Amino acid sequence: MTAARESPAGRRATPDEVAGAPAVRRSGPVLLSEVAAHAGVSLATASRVLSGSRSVGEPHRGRVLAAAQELRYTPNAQAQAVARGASNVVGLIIHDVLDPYFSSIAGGVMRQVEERELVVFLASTHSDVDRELEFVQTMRSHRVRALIICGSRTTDRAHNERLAHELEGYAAAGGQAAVISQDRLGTHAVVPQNRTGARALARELCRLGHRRFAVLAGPRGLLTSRDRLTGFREGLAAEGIDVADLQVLHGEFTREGGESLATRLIAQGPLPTCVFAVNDVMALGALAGFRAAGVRVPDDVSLAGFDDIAPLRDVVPSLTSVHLPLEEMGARAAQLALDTEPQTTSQAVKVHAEVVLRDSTRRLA
Amino acid sequence: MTAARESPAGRRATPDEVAGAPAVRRSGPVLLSEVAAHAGVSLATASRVLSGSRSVGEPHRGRVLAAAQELRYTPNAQAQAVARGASNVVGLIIHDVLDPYFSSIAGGVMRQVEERELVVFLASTHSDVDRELEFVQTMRSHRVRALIICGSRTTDRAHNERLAHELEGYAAAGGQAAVISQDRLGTHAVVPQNRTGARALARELCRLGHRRFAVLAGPRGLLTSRDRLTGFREGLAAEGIDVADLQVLHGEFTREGGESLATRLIAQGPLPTCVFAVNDVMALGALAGFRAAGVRVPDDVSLAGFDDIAPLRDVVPSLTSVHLPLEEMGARAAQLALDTEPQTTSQAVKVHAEVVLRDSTRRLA
DNA sequence: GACTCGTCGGCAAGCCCTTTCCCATTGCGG
DNA sequence: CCGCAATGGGAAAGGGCTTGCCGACGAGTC
Repeated sequence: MTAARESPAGRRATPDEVAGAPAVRRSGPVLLSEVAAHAGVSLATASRVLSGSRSVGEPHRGRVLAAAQELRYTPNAQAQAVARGASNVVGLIIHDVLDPYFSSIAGGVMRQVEERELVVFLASTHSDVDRELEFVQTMRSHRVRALIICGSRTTDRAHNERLAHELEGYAAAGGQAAVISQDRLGTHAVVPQNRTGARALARELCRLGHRRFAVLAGPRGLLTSRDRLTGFREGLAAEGIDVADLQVLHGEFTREGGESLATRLIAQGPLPTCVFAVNDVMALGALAGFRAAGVRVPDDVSLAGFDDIAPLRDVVPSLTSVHLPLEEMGARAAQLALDTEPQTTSQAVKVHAEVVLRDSTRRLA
Repeated sequence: MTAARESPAGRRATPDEVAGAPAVRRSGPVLLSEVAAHAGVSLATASRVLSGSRSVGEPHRGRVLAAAQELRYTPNAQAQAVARGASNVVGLIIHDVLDPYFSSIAGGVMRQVEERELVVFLASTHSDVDRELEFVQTMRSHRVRALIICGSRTTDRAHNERLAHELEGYAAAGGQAAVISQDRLGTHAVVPQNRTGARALARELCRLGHRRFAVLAGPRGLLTSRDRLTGFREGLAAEGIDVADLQVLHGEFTREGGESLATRLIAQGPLPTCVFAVNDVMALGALAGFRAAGVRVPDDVSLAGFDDIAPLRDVVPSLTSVHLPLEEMGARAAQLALDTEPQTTSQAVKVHAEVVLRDSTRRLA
């Protein structure tokens, strides 16, 4: 820190050029004032030329541009943000870049952000709610102009309130936020039709002749998991299946979670004819678990997931899932946060979920 | 812009509280000066308490903390960065978040960044070299304290020079950079042993009895592709195979690229016994292409990739590949950029690549 | 030729913080 | 009981940039 402080001082003391050593750069970035001096104009003029905020007469204009180029001037975006009172960065909070669900969403967000020539701050919570809260703070402190959170709503009231509170603080400070997969937070929201999708899936599976199901669900506290489970139950009930003895196993929302649940399911005795994993990452884990135990999909058991994540394309058997336009969801959230006037009442976008039957679910004789 | 400007002015004019409406927050963030005023101390004292830069006596200390909490003060990170002359953000430039190769590396970087309580700026170039250059500029203008670039070195001399030039500018301005998969840029570098890895792969494949190969390579200009191809050739030669009639097809470094190359390969006539796709994403595409054409892997043709990306775990047949510790590479790059003293001579870390034989490559009778 | 515009440069006052001085306390040994 | 260091508080000078305002100057009008 002291070093950082001393460097400008030392810099100024250094002669511009050491004789004989050509183009010896002093340390530290080039300042606008240096460009102005080099071009022989005032700071204001240099600033105006470079930011194009007002027209500047040709002789000066050219000189400033030349000087900037020669000195390799790069404006200090932080200082600009402070002076202008507005930054051009967007915050994005997800659980984990490594999870294809989140990276797809991130991809959608990125594309929108790039189109607008903004930059994104990426933070990953690794499913830790406290870090989520913390990151909202961080983003707020960086004065991001828009904040996109792709988390998972929990049933933890206290946490939800704190999050809503943080977001309200962020909004009060002038920021725009959009949340994916959550709602009732007073922000824009992009929410997939988890329940409807799961219901439709249940119907399709029943139409294939399945009657005995098991569900590999996520943590009890996660609303996404709960909604899908509820929808699935509803769908089964609508097909006249007794939901009371539906096997439901709860585990982590990860590949390992799915794998261990599959193992547990196998250990519990006779398999149902069809297993629904509430998300694809778990479904992939389950697939691995089944395979390891010698249980064949779909011959011994049918398997369906939810989300239709990208890696599904290369899995054999191809996995039945409920398709969610993940990239689009990210893009939509970004649009909501970036294109809506602040102070507008927040919008909630419902995202359609569509069942895609593939080879992992077979028709029963 | 004008609006942004006027808001502080408007803010100040607004009465603190509209009678009757409790806790009506004025728009815009809370300032340190307001906290100080609220606590009845000077700006300096408030700053010292909140940043802990110097000890402050208890009565004041408590009051400041209370005021900050009550007002929901969030420091302006941008202003702090300007004032301190050092930011706590790290830049990360990759090709595409959606590509598992890059997201794994990003994951490794993120973890290191999080440990140090920093934030990351993420930019994706979508393989556009000009955008890469542009982003280095952007990152530089944001004064990121460290910059990690995970690109692909091309044979385009002009571009390499421009990149090196940019990076030199960045370094001159006091930043630390680390580059993954590239070198000779005057920065720290993390470079996988592409050539050695491919050579070892060739040897293993030969040991399985294969003699006739095809290579699905990336764009001609990409050094990564070229190195792997070279290594593969060397490996074959070492096993006494005539490299002259090795079929090499060039395409995009993507799934679609791999798929269309596989199709082309099939169209070209009799298949070799083994195909090497220079990266896994292409290999997955090729697998799909083969499957679509009714060519069975590994019965009709063996297939091997490179990188050992995460989604490979769920592919059937499991894909032979050359394992690269992707997350670790990201982490290592982050460490180099973050933990090395500036002005130190740049280090180059070689990353070991290890052949992993799986089911997609079969032993010939 | 006096007048009004409109254009363009520069001064200086911001933006929100941090940090350097400097002064007023206080506590302590001599 | 005095001088000393150590401590803690504040005013103010930055950090790098933007922009409101004023004044200068040239071009157009009557």
